Amino acid sequence: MIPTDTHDTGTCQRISELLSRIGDKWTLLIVRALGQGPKRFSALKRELGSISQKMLTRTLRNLERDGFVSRTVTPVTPPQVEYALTPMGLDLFCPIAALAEWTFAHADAIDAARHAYDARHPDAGYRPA
Amino acid sequence: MIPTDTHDTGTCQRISELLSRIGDKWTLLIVRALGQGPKRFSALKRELGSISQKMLTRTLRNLERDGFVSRTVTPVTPPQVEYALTPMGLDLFCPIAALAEWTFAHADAIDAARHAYDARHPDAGYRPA
DNA sequence: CAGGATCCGCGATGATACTG
DNA sequence: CAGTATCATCGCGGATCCTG
Repeated sequence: MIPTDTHDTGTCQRISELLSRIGDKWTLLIVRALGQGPKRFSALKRELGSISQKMLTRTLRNLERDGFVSRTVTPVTPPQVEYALTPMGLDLFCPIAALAEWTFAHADAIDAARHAYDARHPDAGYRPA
Repeated sequence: MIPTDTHDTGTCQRISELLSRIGDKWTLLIVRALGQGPKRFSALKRELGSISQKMLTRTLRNLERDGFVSRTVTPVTPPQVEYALTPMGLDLFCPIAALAEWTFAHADAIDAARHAYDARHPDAGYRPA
């Protein structure tokens, strides 16, 4: 049973909001890259490979706005911008790491559940109606 | 510093996938409702209020496929379908609860970071370019 | 180098109508 | 009651071109 009193609707939506941000296509990969230390824009882009410049910029902006990543501009030519995790950004990844471990530990069970479900519902290969 | 070796790109994407599911608009609210005990389709719909039938159905299907929720049909007229958390579904919400607590504890800091950012960037009220 | 501006496809979500 | 089917909308993410 899950304690409802500590999870009112408003709090729940707030958590959903954070999870949506963290769960988007690039955030985790970017944070993981920055977890190794501060990096410049093009270094991140190179490391992530397939990310578009737009999404890298947008994702970094969102992380910066929420206070998870810092952005340091050195005014020279050519420009130089370094991104780094803030203490809060680093701190967030304790609970995230716990979730990651859970995911890793249960990946097989989830796969099994999916295959079982798909076997029970042969009608038209899985499409999230 | 975040340990990179336990977070290769593939694992990271897998975690992102789970976070996306959990972080979508309705999943957490539905799971929270089911955390109080098994419930029928319309009971869930009534409790969530603003959700559409389509999204309730789809979200429940996804949760069922991943093995987090069970679906029990009693063949009578009118039909009767009960949804409940599986043991794995309940188990998942240990790490989720940890994340929830973190979010709750840092909500103010995040708000402050956002306001500070928006103040630093007055140009055209915030839009995630 | 580090973006900003623009156009586009697609999937998520929602609203409405219908059914066993 | 518990869905399915259809149509419309909206934002994500990608691709491309341009600039200080």
